[in-house]
Amino acid sequence: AKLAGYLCNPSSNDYSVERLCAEYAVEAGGEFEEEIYKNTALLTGVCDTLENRLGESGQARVLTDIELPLSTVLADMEKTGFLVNAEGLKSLGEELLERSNEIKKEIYEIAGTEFNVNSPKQLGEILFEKLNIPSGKKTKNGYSTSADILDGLRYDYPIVDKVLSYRQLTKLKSTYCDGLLSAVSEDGRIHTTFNQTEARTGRISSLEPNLQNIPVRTDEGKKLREFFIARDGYTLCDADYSQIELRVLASIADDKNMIAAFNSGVDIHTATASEVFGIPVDMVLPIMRSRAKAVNFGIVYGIGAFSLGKDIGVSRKEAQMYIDNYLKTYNGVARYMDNVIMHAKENGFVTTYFGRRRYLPELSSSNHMVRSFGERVARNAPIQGTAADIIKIAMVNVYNRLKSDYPDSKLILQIHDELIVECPEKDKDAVCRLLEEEMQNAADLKVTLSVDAHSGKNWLEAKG
DNA sequence: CCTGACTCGC
DNA sequence: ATGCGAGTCAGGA
Repeated sequence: AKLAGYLCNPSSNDYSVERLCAEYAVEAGGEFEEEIYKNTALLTGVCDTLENRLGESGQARVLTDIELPLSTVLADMEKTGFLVNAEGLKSLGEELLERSNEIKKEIYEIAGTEFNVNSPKQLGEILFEKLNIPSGKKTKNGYSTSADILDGLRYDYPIVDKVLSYRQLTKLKSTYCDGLLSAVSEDGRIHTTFNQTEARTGRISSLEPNLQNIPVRTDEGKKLREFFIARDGYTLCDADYSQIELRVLASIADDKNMIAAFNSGVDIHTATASEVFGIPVDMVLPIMRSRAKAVNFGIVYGIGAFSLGKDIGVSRKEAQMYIDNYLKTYNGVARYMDNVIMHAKENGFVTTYFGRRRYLPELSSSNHMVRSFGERVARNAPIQGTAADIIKIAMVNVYNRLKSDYPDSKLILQIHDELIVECPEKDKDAVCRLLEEEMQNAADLKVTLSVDAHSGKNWLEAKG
């Protein structure tokens, strides 16, 4: 009933039977001697109603073919858990604490006073008032001290550089070393909880602890992944989709140029730069690729010229030019973006390739900001949601094949476009091939899905 | 106990 | 004024 309620309205935050009965006007008729009989009648009634609603909205198979089988897979993944090297986490935590304390002292020296560096309020006063560092006043309570503001100042002001380092180290220590250590069970493994009814696009989320946001971007953060390991005699296989959201976009927008770009085998951001700037692939400079990449990401999120400009450090005008050229190059995408909003305004919802819905009451708001948000969501939700559907289908298929062919191998984690399996060492190559095959074949799109799989004794190594 | 600010992931 | 999440800390109710 909970999963059916989620599909009927993924924007709700309460799928209790009480709440579902109220929302779908289900009442239990007649007299009941005991509470449990009444509750059973209510549950039966609300299931019937939800099933009808799903049939009417074309989501019956999303429930029966995706979410219900997936719930078994997720339960198994939670129960299995991910083995960690707790000793390693502990000693890294101690090292980080020492280093952050050193940096904290240096910050106090430059500031000429001791204060709580973790307090944005106190930090803002020190940096922008006491030390007169130029600021952009931003938040409603005072100065913004966020990384994108401080980044521009770090080379001119050593204290700013130290604050950023301090933040990085304390984040790793408190959220990851301490946070993960406190979540290690008696079996030495971390058992996350997957929430299947939280994300409005159809993604799953991970909590207590969140294993979907373990650091990977910085060298400092990457070290943590060495502590996520396979048990003795076993190996980790890690497989991830390459550019799944852009491939989904190319396919559902039926954009001939973007499809051709993917089929050419050239890196998609380089191919995009080549198209947008009208130059051969081998003339694309790193800066061009990086801007094309930012536009590719921005398009998926429904970005505007203002934010894109800020993101890549160019004027709003120049950013608008990039977007215009992009939409001229990929005119199927431009057409799709217009159509999806038109459809959403007419019907009040958008759908994924597999029929998952998201309702968008924001589109009829009189508030321009709310309405614009609704339009960005209308552009993004079918893309993000279709990618979520695809990996869910892959997970069910991988699970079933592992169960029958490699029963000692277990799916242990999903991170939106990535799956991790713990398998006997001898099976690692076969399991990598199995992952690639099932992930690639989870959906038949107009662009082939590309998957890379690697294996290793720890997560960092298995990333390849 | 809640909200805002911040930072981590895709 | 770029989509979807979660955890930690500060600060105030």
